[in-house]
Amino acid sequence: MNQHRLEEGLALLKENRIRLTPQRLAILEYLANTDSHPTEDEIYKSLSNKFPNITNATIYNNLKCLKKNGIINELKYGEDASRFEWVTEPHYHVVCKSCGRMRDFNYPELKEVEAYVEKLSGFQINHHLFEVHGICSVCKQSQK
Amino acid sequence: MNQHRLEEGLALLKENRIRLTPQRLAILEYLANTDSHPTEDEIYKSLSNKFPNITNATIYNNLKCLKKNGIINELKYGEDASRFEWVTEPHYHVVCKSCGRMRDFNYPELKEVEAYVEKLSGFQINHHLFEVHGICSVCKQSQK
DNA sequence: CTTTATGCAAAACCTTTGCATGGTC
DNA sequence: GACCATGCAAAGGTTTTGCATAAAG
Repeated sequence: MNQHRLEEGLALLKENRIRLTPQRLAILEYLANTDSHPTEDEIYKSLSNKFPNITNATIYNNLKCLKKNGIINELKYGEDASRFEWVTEPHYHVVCKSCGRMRDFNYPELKEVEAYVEKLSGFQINHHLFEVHGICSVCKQSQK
Repeated sequence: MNQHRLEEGLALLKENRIRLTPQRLAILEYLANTDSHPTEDEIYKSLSNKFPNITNATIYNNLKCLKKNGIINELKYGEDASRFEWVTEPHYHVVCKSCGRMRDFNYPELKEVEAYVEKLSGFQINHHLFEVHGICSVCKQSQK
């Protein structure tokens, strides 16, 4: 139970006068306590027990809200649906192209490339993304 | 007119016994002669003059076919719709988060990160992606 | 009590698929 | 002539939106 994280998130919401509904809290708790980079649908399925009437729209609205308030990141870089993660220190992702699962990895931040590209292209750069694609050991196993 | 490219593509199709329809040729020509990383819809709109009855399905089918035969790459990493580019030497992309446009840039290939992550994660890595995000000069201008 | 969130339904958007017809080799 | 591609329509998956009701501060 990542209580510390959760409380930081709750504080951020309070600061920005975002109301705390039971559904929103449940989504926050779910995201604070996982490193699985869930999709909206995974969150939806997981909360359906506790909130039988919850809808995808509510989950989406909340994810958008949490993202806007700097609590979570949306990862659109994978294959189909967006995945979401708690905001932490900068890091990169390994993605399994078979099952879509993601895992974090750390590597010296490639900030120098941002500067290089900014000069080169005239773009105003504020972000970069490094992603490594392959097949995870589970999927590799089951392919045999 | 990038005749050289186009002929390579045509040769690849012939080699693999893929039929050359007028629509397919037009899509090939479009992609051989642009560096704009178009979406399916941009291609569709562009060909609608010449082929009034062409449908998105045809474009999609062809893009899938060209991708399968190693002639084009699909770039799914951006925001909404996939973008497509002619296959060339490895390179990276700068993406404008306002208009979605992409431009290529070159940088020493980060193959060593693949090896590092392979050891670290147990994934079998075969690809990586480096993308720099910002605002292009056109969008920066129009924001004022 | 004011304002925002929820749940529901509908729709938007991108992409895929089934099928009859037409075109390529 | 055999087989594949096209065009059309329909549907699938993800995400957004409008609106009445319910809940939060």
